[in-house]
Amino acid sequence: MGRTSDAREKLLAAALDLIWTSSYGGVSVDDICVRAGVNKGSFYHFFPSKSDLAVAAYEAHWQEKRPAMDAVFSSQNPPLDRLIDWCRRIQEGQTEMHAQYGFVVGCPYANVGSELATQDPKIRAKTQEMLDRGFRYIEAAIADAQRQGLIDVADATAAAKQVSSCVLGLLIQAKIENDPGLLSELEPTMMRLLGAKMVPA
Amino acid sequence: MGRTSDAREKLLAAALDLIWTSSYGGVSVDDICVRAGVNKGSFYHFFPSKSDLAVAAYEAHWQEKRPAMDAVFSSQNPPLDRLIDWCRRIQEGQTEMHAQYGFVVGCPYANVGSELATQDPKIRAKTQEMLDRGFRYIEAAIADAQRQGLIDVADATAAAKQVSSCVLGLLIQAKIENDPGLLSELEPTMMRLLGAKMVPA
DNA sequence: TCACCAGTTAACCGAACGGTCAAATAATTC
DNA sequence: GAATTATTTGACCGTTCGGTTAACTGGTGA
Repeated sequence: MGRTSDAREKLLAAALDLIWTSSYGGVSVDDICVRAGVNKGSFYHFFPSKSDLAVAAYEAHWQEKRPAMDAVFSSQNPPLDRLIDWCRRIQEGQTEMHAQYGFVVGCPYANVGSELATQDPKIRAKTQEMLDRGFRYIEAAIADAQRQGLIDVADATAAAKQVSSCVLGLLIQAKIENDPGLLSELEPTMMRLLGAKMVPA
Repeated sequence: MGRTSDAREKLLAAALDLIWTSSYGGVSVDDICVRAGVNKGSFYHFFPSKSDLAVAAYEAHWQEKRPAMDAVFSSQNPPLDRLIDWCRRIQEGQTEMHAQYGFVVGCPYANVGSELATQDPKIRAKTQEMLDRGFRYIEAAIADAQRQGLIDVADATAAAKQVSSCVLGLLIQAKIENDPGLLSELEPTMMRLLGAKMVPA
């Protein structure tokens, strides 16, 4: 039935890349098309609107990152190791992008979510959903750590909420100061919030 | 020397209001002019560009809020009371704006900072400066609390950095979920980070 | 082989964008 | 009251915005 194309995938990748390193409002449909090497007509063949593309791009990004997240947060791994490993990966990823683009780019979901939360209900809801997916990993890890007596928290869900907010906050701070070094505070902040029992180095 | 005018102040107020409840990219110079009841020619009589207006608007907002911050963080007040009072005010302010606009609007500085950090160096630097001003209040309060043995932290500056990041993170989270109720976690998160000694209710 | 149809192309749309300008106006100073 | 000058006015500029359209192309399935 008709011809096939990878234009859709190229548009998703271009959109993620450009919006992540700039902002939703700072990137035009034309910019995305040029980067993807696709005509605007094709853009609107695959996506009804710019915001629909953004939503699809974030969904695609998640699907790509999901296996790595599943591995990091595998229940085979000790719960605190999962969290520490995750912190390390965030720091490495941001440091790498900082080297590549000259900027700390922060969390792609939170970036657009914060920008458009009061303007585009669909994007706001999608952002919330994306962040919630990450939250569930954290929550499970913290609940496991709690069960194993590794940390000192009363309510695992509440603690997970605090932890995820702090990670978001540190990413924003690092972006605004454009300093990936701030992200070395990720792990200590998290451990402090969890009242983690100290492990001798 | 020529006539006087309050157009500048009206533009500053309109810009703050519109950008805070929407976003920098989501508000046009025309929008701001209409809200302020000022012609576009007058806009460019007072400000060389849209981004210069934004910077001036945030500076004006700070100057307006500064007396209240000085009062809250007065060294006459017990250090932890300062922080707790501040949390309460943030929560109240966001709840009020949520009732008025239908949205959790978050921190005005962090909002634009996060949106434009990778695009506009002047705004990025200004945002960093604004957040640093708030940081100094927190840092002083935490240092005082530490001296008085009210909390359990090794490095007051590092702890202040963690606290300010977490506040930022909770505000973003509340904005994305559009739920001011999340901000009730402000105080407990902060106290936990500081290892505050429990005070019997 | 050929009909079908997903995908491509590039010109085009009206609206909105940030910003400019020269002339008109009114408040202040002397 | 005249000279000065900060402010106001609203038309105007070229560009870019998100999105549309209709004709065209070529791979696929029958």
